[in-house]
Amino acid sequence: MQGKPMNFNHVLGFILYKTQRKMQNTLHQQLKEYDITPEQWGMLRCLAENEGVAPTELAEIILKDKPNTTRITEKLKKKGLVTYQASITDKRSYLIFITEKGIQLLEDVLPITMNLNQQAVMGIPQEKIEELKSLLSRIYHNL
Amino acid sequence: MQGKPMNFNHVLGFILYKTQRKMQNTLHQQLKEYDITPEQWGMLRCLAENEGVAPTELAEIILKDKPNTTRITEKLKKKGLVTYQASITDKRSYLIFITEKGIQLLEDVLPITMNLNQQAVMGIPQEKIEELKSLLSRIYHNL
DNA sequence: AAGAAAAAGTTGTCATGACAACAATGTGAA
DNA sequence: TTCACATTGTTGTCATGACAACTTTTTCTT
Repeated sequence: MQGKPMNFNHVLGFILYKTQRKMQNTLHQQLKEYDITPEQWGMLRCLAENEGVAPTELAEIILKDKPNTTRITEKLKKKGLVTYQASITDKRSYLIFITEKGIQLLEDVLPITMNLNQQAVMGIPQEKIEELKSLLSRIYHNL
Repeated sequence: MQGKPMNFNHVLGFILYKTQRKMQNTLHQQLKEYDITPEQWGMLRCLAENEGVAPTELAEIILKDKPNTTRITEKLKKKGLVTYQASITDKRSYLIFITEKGIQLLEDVLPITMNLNQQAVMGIPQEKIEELKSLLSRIYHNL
């Protein structure tokens, strides 16, 4: 027995897709004036929370692959938001640090990201939001 | 008053991002043997539900912009999964139809997509899934 | 009817994601 | 110690997404 496929608009994957993209796109537009993309901002946030990580470690934290991690941190370095420091224990590697300028940018941008989050969950009770996060994480781990 | 930013792992946007990507990536791998990407598959599904739509209309349905819609349908056309038909009323436009081959592909792939969905929501009661979809849609419309 | 404005599709650019392949370096087993 | 193997980071390719600019055609205004 093979169930009839439901209308594509009601497929979980599509709802997930469109919501994620809308959220990222909204952030993208609001971050434009700071010359930073949502991905770069996320990377920077991770680097604020994890000082002096190596690319591989950073990639695991932010769930991007290594090539993309390298490319994004490279852009951050060009913008002076992070600096590299050679690793003492491994000649192949290096450590990435957020700079003062990077920290300042995160502070400047904080209201935007907080407002976006508030707007996104407007009218949804806190416990529903927690449940939403929990369900999404459950799906993540199911796969 | 400015709240302290929570750990990035607990930011809704990041949870949404990583779950969406995981789901799409899983589908991506399982569709490989059919030489089709998740986006192309989604497009094809839309075309199965909406016969003879123009690119602009299709773009609105699938929530992609027009350039991307054009490029993806172009790939589908090259693979013989859709055909174009000149529009009678508008010389600028054309209509897109799914072919027999396209319909067959969707049928072949149906078990994969259904299994993926089942696996994703494993252990989550149906009403929670509906609530999840509803909350995601709510966020979408909030933005 | 004529010109301006809007709409449809296309092309080009940059950023990201998935992925394969590669060079340089480290590690571990014999 | 030495050599196979693993690890680290990089480069290249293709698909997608956001976006701007452009051509052709249609529509609207006057």
